[in-house]
Amino acid sequence: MRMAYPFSTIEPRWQKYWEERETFHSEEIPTKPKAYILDMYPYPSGAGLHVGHPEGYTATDILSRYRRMRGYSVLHPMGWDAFGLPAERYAMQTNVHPRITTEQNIATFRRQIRMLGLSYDWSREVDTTDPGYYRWTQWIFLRMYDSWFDPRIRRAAPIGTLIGEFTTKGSSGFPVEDGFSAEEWRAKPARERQEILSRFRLAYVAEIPVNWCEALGTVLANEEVPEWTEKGYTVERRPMRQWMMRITAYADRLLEDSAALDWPSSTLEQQRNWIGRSEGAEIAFPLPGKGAEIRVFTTRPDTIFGATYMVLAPEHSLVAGLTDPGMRAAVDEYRATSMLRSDLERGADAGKTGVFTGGFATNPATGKNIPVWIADYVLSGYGTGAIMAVPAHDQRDYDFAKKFSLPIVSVIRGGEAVEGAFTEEGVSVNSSNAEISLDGLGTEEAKRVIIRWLETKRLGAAAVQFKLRDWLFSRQRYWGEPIPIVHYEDGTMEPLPDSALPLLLPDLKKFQPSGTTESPLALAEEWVSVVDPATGRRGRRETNTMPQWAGSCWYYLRYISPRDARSFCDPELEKLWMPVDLYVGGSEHAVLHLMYARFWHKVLFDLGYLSTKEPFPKLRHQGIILGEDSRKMSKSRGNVVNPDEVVKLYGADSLRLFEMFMGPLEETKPWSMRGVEGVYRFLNRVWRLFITEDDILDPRVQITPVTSDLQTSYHYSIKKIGEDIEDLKFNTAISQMMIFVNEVMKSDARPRQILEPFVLLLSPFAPHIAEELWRRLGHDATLAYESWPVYDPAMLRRSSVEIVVQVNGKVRSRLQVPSDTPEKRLEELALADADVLRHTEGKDVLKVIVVKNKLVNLVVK
RNA sequence: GGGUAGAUGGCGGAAUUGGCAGACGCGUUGGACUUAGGAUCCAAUGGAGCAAUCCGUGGGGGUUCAAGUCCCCCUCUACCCA
Repeated sequence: MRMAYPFSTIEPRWQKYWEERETFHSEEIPTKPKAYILDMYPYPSGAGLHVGHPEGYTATDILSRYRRMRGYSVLHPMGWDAFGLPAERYAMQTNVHPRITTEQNIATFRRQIRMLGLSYDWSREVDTTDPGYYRWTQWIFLRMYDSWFDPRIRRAAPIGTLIGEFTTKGSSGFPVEDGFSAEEWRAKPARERQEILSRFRLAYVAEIPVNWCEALGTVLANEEVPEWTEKGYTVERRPMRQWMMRITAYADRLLEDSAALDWPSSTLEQQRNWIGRSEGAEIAFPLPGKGAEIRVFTTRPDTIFGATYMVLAPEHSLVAGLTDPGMRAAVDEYRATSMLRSDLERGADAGKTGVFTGGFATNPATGKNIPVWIADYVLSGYGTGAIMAVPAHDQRDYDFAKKFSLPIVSVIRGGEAVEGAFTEEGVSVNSSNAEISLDGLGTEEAKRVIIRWLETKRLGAAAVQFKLRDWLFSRQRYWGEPIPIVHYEDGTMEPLPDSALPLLLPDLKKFQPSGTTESPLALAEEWVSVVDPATGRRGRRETNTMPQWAGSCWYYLRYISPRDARSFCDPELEKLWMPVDLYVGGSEHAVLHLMYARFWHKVLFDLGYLSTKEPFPKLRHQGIILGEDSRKMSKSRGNVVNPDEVVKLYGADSLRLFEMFMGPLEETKPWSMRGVEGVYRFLNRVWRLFITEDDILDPRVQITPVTSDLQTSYHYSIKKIGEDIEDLKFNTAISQMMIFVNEVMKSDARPRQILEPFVLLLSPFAPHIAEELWRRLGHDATLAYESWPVYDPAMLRRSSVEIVVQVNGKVRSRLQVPSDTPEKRLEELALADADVLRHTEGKDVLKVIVVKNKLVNLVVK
């Protein structure tokens, strides 16, 4: 019986070697061309590593190892996104401190990741829950708090510059509702000044409607709502004071700069949709007799003549003033029910519910008074919270008009003939008044004309609208970064000085909800109450914590100078290492993480802390790995594959190799234990190429003449494997290694001059077995920094090639000829070929196509 | 409804500028070695046919000497967004 190769002794041995020698410790300052190769760091869950994790990690590991061998200074770090709800939930049930669970989970993840032989520089490991790390998360938060976005230069600037302008010039030139002079500003009480500044800060507090779940004692993100309502929890819309990040200020730049990113097109598209830039007009509809107006945003101002009614969000501030006394009860009831509905629900049955307020507004184009309704498919947070309804040309408005028997007036030619709304562009009709006519104009032209008219009448203007909302930044949770702000009894708030960071989480004994809308931190009385040492004022700490995204917004920067106590990221090193050359992670982060990280990066860039405007110029996703049954892996289906198990049975090298051999990196693909066995067999064949059954180096492994075909195959392998690694096409690189090994196996010779470099080609994929063979070939040191083999282009040419001969496009014969046989000669040979003659006999050869070294096609009739 | 990516043997997947469809692996079949084989090695393996040959890349058209690849129309699947 043949022994399988001893992976279970080899693998731990080399892992120990790499660790003890710090083989993958990267230089602090790159001395060679640099490559920053980054994985999305994991949330260390209690479930441990999943076979999905090693897919991306192996891909970046192969590239990292390859780059080192190609003479690059490589930065390849790993860390932990360790704040998060699961550890806190567990603490609520068991009172085990999240710190303890988190440490245990990290230990498991670290052990499992190390077991895969990934070449991380562990000295750079970061943990978002480490005070030495979140000190800087808090520090960045304070920079956001201390900054505003100056639209004139389209950049963030310190808030001091804005205060300076207010102090010297007042509010002129700024969109402040109640404008003020410099003197008035200076005379304002601190609290009022603070309130005005909060409308500009990048991190600010606002009263906004959120999804509040009383039973859970927390605010839920929109996408979390269905999960909990299905379980019977009540989630209500409730205005609450929340920390927000003014990401909307960066909407344009996030959009513009995305054009230059080498990212999957689907991800770019998702970001574009999320930002949702649309061009249109903002139009005022006067409220007769009220001295007020309803402002709406529309992308189709050309259809204004078809606006037969208006709809306000139930929360709109004008609703109360518009509502006719007779309608008040119905309106109030409707407002109360819509409060309980999520944005998702409200959008889902758009056009189906609503209430007439009894009030009217004037359509500025037609001059007619049109009814004003409220309906919750209009969201207060989007646009102006009000719409002009054009039922003939908008499906939701159409449904609504049908349901409530409101008039439908078609203003685009072809509209009348259509069942339902005609939402296409077209030629305007029925669209004129005494001053202006859109009739006969195409949509684009009509938009321009009507906007110009509205502008001259001071009733509207061209406007750009974004779907992107400001980022809800506070969470009513314990296990997150405390927000370093103190609220004083006089109603003002103040940031902690940088010197007071990190603001540590207090130790809690119990992890129950606070019973109010605050986080469990509110229960830590001693921690919460503060006295300002300078003035003696009493205050309370902010009890909200940051969302999990916060730590992951900048971890890639911390890796650059992970223990730096002076700055979040050393500016000199940042210039040398950034940007990230390749970022690999799951597509589930296509929008949020990647958008938030880009946003923080741009702010830090604006403030002069960074040299690059984008963090991740090149991004790739790894696909999802399904169970053997081609369904999503899940405990309940019993199809979860545990990496520990695979490593135990076949070794880490086989796991790595199979994960890469399954198919293209980004594709969704099913797991297959048989497939693992296949690559395991391949590694055994490689082993036997070098090592005999007596466990010694095969004496045949020596310099010996190599046939020209094998020579060609060897050089082609170097070319193919190198190019495929560069393109992240690991599956075809592995198949080329298999082809090469099969060819060597066929002969009895073991030519050392090609087998030894082959070990180097294999090493990024299966580093343990490669190191072991390298050692047994007589080398003392690791192969991690050996030069990648070089191929000779002249050796890629085979001495003879097979030429396919087709007659009318069908293969009829094959010719074995010397490489580069001239076209003329190929034609002669083809025409004389016996098999070909059988198909050309008695016919005329009309045309001969010859492709050198490939084929001859005879067109006959 | 919108966006993006796809559809190739029994399965995972390969296929430069359009140039031998099915590389490589799994599985299957036959054989060798063996007390044994679920190890290893050798051979075969898209379908039909004794064969010549014909048919084959989701479906239908088209361009071309030549189409998985380019163009038009359609169907279905996955993911994301509403």
